[in-house]
Amino acid sequence: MADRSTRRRVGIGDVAARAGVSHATVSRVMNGNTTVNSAIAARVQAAAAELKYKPNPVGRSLALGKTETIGIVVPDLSNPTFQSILRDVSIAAARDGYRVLIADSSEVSSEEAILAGEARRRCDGVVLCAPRMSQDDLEELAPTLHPLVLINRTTEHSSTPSLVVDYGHGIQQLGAHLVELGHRRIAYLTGPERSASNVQRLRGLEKFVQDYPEVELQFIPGGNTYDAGNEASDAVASCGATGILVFNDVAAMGLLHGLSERGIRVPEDLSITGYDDMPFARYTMPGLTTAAVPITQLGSLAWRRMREHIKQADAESPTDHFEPHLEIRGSTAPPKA
Amino acid sequence: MADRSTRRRVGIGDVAARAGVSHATVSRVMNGNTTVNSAIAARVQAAAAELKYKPNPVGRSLALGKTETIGIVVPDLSNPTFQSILRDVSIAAARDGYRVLIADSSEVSSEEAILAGEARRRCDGVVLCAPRMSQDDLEELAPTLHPLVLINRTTEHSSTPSLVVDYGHGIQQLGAHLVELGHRRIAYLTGPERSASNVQRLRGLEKFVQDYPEVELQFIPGGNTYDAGNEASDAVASCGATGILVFNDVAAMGLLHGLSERGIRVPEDLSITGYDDMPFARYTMPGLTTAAVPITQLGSLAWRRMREHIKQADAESPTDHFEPHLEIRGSTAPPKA
DNA sequence: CTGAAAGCGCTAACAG
DNA sequence: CTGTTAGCGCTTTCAG
Repeated sequence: MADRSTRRRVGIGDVAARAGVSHATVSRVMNGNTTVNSAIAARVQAAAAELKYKPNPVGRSLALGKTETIGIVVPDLSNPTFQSILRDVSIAAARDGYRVLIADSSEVSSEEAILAGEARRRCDGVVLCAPRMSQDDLEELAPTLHPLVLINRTTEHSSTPSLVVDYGHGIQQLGAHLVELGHRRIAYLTGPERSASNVQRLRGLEKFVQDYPEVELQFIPGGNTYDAGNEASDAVASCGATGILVFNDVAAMGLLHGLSERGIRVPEDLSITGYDDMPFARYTMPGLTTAAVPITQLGSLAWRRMREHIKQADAESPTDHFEPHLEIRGSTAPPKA
Repeated sequence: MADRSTRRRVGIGDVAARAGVSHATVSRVMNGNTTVNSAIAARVQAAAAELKYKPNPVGRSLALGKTETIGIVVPDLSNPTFQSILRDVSIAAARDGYRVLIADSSEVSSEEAILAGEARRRCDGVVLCAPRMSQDDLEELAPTLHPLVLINRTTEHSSTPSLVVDYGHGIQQLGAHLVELGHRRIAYLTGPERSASNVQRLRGLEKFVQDYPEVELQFIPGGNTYDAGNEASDAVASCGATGILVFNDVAAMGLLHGLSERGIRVPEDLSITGYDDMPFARYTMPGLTTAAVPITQLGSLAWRRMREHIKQADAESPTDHFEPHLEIRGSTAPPKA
């Protein structure tokens, strides 16, 4: 039983009493049911206003079987990519009167299923953002979450819409751009191993070397943080490549700093590319050539798919593809003669 | 009535039936009530496991009068400061089994009260982060939100703990640092007008000019974004000052880029300081001298205060102060002779 | 130690 | 058009 405050919050019964009607009528008025006599409705509105009555959403949720809340689980809230997705989803959902509950798995893949399940029980649906779990685990989990929207992963489960950024294509474009500038010795500074988007970049690079057999491609272990990029500076400086494809803009910025400290000029001595076109990418020095991910559309589309499935359980479940496009700035140029 | 799925989720009744006991007993077992006969308890556990039963949190919340969720309302989720607070609060809360619901007011101060109220109704408490609303509005709102924790604002209301960063002190330190280097003509590139933390910096600067009457201080309109900093480049370049205090690291980075494009060297021609010591601040070129805000402690302390008030309505409500400390990097140096 | 029953705050059939 | 009543899924008194 609930009784934790000295005097209870004002409930539907208080309004009913004050307006001299039943709860049911108050409920009808609060929900804009027009079949209520307007005089009575006015009386109820007045009573509600005087008491500053607001319906208790928990009671409402229990009765309606919906919470008007969605959950979003991300691998790491400190990652700008996920921050930006979170923000866009949240804004899109808010426009339709929905809220978002967040869950951060801290990159622990075994937590993802638990967090997603919990979120699902409290919410009308969940968006799983770039989950790190294995494909098998994902296939098993997806059906239990139903209104589920997947970002940067796909599943066999027929009623799960996916939104995927074609990271492979973006990195191919960046590579091609370097080749056109005249680079032949190229290195890829890798991202986190568990990241599906890193794997996609690697696949894209396989195609890239097929398309340009004259290119000599090597791989340098990196990461997705400023520090990781910075720490790779020595390895990059000594690898012999003239063009470096970096996993993302964050790592690229760290690398840029480290190279500058070592007296290596970009783009004169070395060309650098980032990935994502984060807000700061145009303000590094020099500005970063990068692949822009249309991330704003992504958040709002994720919400749209979610809303469709909330409204209608068997709504369509397409896989939406997002194509990054090249954003050429000052960090790339022809190699030294 | 709720009936939107073809077959309902498994509820407490299903487990009870399967184990041949009453709902009450299942409830007791699920809540670890030890007064249950262990044989029966085992039977219930088994039944629950077979059916993959998980208690419905909405029903639970209604009965218990608590949701184990807190709300956090921020002015703008794209602001790195708030992202970082959100993340830290969320991680701290998660450790105690609480979740967080987010609300972004999009810098619209009139939305704050509404969002906070809604969040409060669905949650056990709310964290109001740097609200833009007037002091009067805040005083009126605070008592209605009770378990309320305020970040970067304070209120008269006796049972509202506050966490405030002493932005004024930090900017004084930055100013003093410039003076020690020999700067006398200094400019402050301002932040958003409605931002309390900008106001605090302005107050700190008042004291700063009192302490150093030899300093000539001017103000240049800025903002809190990369673009705002960048757009202020011309104004900064022509203002005659030799040291620029920028509202935060983000704007400082934008400015750095703009100055570089105009051939102005930092720190040789102009010294620049940021504020916040965001993760990228050490990787701008040159690295930013800035005031580091101990923001991680802030998030976990905010949660601790919140938890205290959830557990005990009349818990203490101190105002916790956070002192920024100087972080000196390459963007400041003595002025040109 | 267990079950029956009431109640959390609300919505929605169903009568009237 | 309005009130009565049942019920959403769970917890907790209160008897037994």
